[in-house]
Amino acid sequence: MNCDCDLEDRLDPDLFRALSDPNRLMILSGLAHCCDEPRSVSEVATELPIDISVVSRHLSALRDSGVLAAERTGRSVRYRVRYSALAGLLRGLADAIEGCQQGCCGSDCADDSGSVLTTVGGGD
Amino acid sequence: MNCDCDLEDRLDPDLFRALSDPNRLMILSGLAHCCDEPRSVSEVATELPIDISVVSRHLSALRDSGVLAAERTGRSVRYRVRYSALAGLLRGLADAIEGCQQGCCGSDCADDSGSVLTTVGGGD
DNA sequence: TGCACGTTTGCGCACTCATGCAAGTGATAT
DNA sequence: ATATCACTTGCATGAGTGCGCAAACGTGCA
Repeated sequence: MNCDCDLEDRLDPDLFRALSDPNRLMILSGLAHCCDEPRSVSEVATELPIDISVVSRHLSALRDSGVLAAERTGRSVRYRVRYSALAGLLRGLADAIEGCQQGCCGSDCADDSGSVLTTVGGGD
Repeated sequence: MNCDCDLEDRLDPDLFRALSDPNRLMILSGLAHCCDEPRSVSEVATELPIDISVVSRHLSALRDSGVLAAERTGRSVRYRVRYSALAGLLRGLADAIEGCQQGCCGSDCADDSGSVLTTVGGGD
C-alpha cells in the first residue's frame, strides 16, 4: 500500500495492551490528576484494592509502553505521566486515521475514486 | 477528584482491549486504507493468515467497541472504519490528558501549586 | 423446496495474563 | 553490621482470550 499516513506504524498493540486493564487505567488516571507531581509505588498502591506487588508490575508495564516515566529518589521510585508524549501519540494516530479516510492511499483500494468525494463530511 | 477534564470517562478499557491484538490492528489498518469503501468478512479474511471465523469474531469485536460500523447487504456483511468517531475519541483523550497536566484538578493532588508552573514546557 | 454462499456460533485446546503470597534486592538508618 | 523500609521478582492459580474446526444460521437463487 503506497500510503503516506504511517497508520500501521502508529498502531502499536503494546501501547493499547498496556491501556486495556481497568486497574492500570485507574493508576494512569490517578497519576494524571496529580498535575505532574510524581507518586511512589506505595502511594499509588494506597488508592487501589490490589497488592502492592501487582501495582509495581502495572507501573512497570505502563513505563515500558511509554505512558509513564520512572525516577529513583532514595529508596523509592517515583512515577509520573508523560503527558506530552502520550497526547502526541494519540493526536498523531487521530491524524493518520483521518488522513486515510481522505484518500491518502493509492489505487489498490479506492476502486471508485468518486466515492471519496461523495462521502466527505457524510461519514459516521 | 474535583476535575473537569473527564479523563476517567474517556479511558475506556474495552476500546483499548479491542485495539490490543495485532491481527485486529491489521484488520483496522487494512480497512482504513480502503478510503471509506466497505469490505465484507471474506474479503478481509483473504488478506490474513487466520480462519475466517476468527476474522468474523475480530470484526464483531471492533464493531462492538465502536471502531467499525457494519451493514448487511444481501447475504454479506460489509464493515467500514468509523473514521470521525475514532479520531474524535483519540483527540478528546489527548485533550483531557493535557488538560490534567495543566492543573485542571483541585487541591487533592497539587500539594505544591508552584510545581505546575515550573514544569510547564519542561515535561517528558 | 432444495441448494449454494456468506457469516456466525459452539466447542475444545493452548496460551497469556492478572493476582496474591513469599522471597529476594537495594538503599537508608541505627 | 544489622535492621528496616521500598520495591521487585519467582511461583502457583484462576480467569480470560486467540485460534481452528465443525455445525448452525440467514440469505439468495434455481
